Amino acid sequence: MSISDSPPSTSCIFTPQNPACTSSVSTLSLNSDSTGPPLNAMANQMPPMDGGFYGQSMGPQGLPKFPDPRNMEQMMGMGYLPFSSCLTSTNTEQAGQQGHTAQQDFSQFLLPPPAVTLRQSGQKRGIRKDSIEYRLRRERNNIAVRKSRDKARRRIHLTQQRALQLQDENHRLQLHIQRLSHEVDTLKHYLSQRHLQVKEQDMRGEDNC
Amino acid sequence: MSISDSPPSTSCIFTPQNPACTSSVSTLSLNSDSTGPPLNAMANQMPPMDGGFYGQSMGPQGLPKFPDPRNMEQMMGMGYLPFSSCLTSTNTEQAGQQGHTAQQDFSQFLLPPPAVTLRQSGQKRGIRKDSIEYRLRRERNNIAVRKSRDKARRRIHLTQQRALQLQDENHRLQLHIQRLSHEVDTLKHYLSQRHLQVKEQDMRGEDNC
DNA sequence: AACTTGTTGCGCAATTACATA
DNA sequence: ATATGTAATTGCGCAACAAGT
Repeated sequence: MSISDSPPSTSCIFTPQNPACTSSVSTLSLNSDSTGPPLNAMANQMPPMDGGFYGQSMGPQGLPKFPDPRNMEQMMGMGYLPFSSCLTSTNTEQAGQQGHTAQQDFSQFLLPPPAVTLRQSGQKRGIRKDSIEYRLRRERNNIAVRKSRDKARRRIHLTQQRALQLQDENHRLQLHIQRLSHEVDTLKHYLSQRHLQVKEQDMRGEDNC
Repeated sequence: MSISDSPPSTSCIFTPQNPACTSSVSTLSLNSDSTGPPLNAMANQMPPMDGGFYGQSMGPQGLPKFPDPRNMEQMMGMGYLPFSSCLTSTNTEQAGQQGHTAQQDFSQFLLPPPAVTLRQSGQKRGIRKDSIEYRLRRERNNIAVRKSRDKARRRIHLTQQRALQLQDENHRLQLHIQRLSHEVDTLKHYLSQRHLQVKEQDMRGEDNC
């Protein structure tokens, strides 16, 4: 279902603080539009289990929930960027990896990097990456993530089991049906026999009397 | 149309080398106990869908394949470090994020960091993180990862669908069974009636003659 | 509104599965 | 049978969001 997301993203991984991020290879973004996803509609048909694009990644997330339809873009001929330039992260800490920034910021082209500004936007009430507060948050999130993934794994496993069970059950039911059908046939047969018997007897009775 | 884009992305690809990994905030692990929960054993019975530990992470990976037993270490009383310190990565580049060190490396405590040594182990034939070679590898792997995850998602989705289908089918089969059972009962009833009729006739016949 | 937890895509790195020299 | 390289998997942490309080 969904389609989703798309864009590339990329991040500047290691780039922590080296101011020179500029070096990055630039963006390469192919997608021009920035409007949100109209999202698709089809959720069902999925490519033959192994599409073939995977050109590049896409944006942060943004998908509904389960379905995860990504790829749309590619299907639609959207490009993808390998990885874009850095820039986005604040300079004080090293953004762990990339910084899926919100949407396609052209800031790098439009604005001079007013450190302060960046700081602010990336900050949101004093959340420096080097603060204990930050570490606590991260650690809590990491735990949440592990928990969530475990849950997902269990769910998947459960679903698989259920499918197997159902398959089994199905088989049993089919056998049962077979048996019952057979029984019905047999009974019908007997019945017709009985019918004949009765008829014969009737005849004989008439004869006899 | 579409879909698209969004995110920002960013990335600095080659970001090279700033030496200062040390800055990382150290650990802060909150959990004092490090022993893991005795934890259950087995694969099947899974905790009520929401266990309750998730204390900390564990080593890198290393699990078989599907079952994904993780937690093993915890089960085995392995502690877990919140996130190790930088250390593991070679110093020239800064390991993007954490460094899931293999298993519990105490190296930081035991060995002085012989840069060279680290370099070697982490290197494996000249794979400096700042090399183009490295970036190419990473990029290829990133694509593979995306592909793999897509596949997984599709598989999951498929399994779910299958489960639903089977459930449906099951229902149908059950109804069919109900109908057949009813038919069998009916036929049996008729048959017994017929049986009685025949008997009565026999009696009557004897009477008459 | 502010904060916490839950989800999810992403990239990294360690492994594993395959393929090929 | 073996060394080597690439693709595929998988756990992990990060950041952006969505949900829930």
